Amino acid sequence: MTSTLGFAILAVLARGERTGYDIAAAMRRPIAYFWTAGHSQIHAELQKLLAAELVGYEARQGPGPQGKKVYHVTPEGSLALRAWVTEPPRERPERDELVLKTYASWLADPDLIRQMFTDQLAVHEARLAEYEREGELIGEPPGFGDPRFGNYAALRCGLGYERHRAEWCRWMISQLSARLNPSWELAKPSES
Amino acid sequence: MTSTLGFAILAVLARGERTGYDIAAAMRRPIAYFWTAGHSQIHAELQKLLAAELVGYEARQGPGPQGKKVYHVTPEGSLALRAWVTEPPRERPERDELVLKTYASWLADPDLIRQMFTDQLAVHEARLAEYEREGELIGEPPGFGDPRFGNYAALRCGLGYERHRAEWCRWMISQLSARLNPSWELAKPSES
DNA sequence: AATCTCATGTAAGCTGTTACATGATTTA
DNA sequence: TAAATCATGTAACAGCTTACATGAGATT
Repeated sequence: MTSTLGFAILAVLARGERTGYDIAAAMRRPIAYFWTAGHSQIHAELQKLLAAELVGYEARQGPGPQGKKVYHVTPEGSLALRAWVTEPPRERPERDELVLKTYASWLADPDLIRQMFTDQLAVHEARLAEYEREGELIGEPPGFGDPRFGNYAALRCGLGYERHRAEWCRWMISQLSARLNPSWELAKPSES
Repeated sequence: MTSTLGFAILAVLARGERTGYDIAAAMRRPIAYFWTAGHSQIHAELQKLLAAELVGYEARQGPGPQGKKVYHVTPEGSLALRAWVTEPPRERPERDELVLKTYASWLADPDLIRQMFTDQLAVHEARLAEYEREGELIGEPPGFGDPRFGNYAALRCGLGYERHRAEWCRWMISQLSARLNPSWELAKPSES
């Protein structure tokens, strides 16, 4: 009934009360490395969660025309979240534009494709470095019951994903270089 | 202007003329491992591509109330596709329900989570085995200009992705087992 | 005769993005 | 006093899913 976004919000609120603005700020860059949402989406969803009584709020004075609302998870919300967590994830179809481009890459200029993958590799290497820094901040694996276990486990997935991506980019670049410069192989006398 | 789906369709048609039904059949299970679409979406998009003169069709007699339409890429369509391929991919935000669940997993019963990851691991291992079989069918790397290069490169991405996923699942399961059974470590006298 | 596959389309609804709209509080 | 940040919402649109609708040809 409640959408995945609703549970994403509950997952954030389960770590402590927040305003809609706070949640939106957290989800602007992906929460758990793999979920984003805009503020307009979040305010709308909070109203649905409120109607379903999975969250409540306390009005406080603050900036803005309407003051601010500090949201928290209700006992029902906590139950719903707990139940959702262990339900098998409904798989939403993967859609990846870069792989689609790759599928059609045989039509295009290999030089331009190599450039595209070089750029892409830089993105993944930068993210990888960032994730590794975040990993060092967490330090040793937190235990269950500790919210930071969630962060840590999600980070692990992010690290693996970026490594896989970077590796694929490097493979593509090597393929493209090898084909573009067949002389490269001959210029190196060390290879069999 | 044309949507990504439009280019996905062009990428399929670039390999040979197809009916809308054929394209839908191909995209029901992900094309290039990372793009899906339903038939209703495809018929609608084909009409847009037709209006933009990126594809054309030949009406032929066949089953169904309206006969069948065999689509092909026009020269303009081919140019548009070629140009799109090397444009930097606009990154659509990653959304992954399993990682989101993981982020909230500290709230739930570790036993149930371990089960969820065991199931998930089986899915990835099955896909991995399937992809490996497909890789053997392709044989040695096709060269540029060969449409099969696209398939091969996309398959490489799929393989890497499934391996990364399977590895992460295994890591999660090991984390959960270690925490659930602290006696496990003590029962094995070989470890330091 | 019934069922499956081939074949094309429309409509309703949900999710997500972008733009519009307002205004108080804090900082430079 | 000007700008950035905090704060909440609405509206229009694009993309995708699900259900509805029809019917010919091939197979069982």
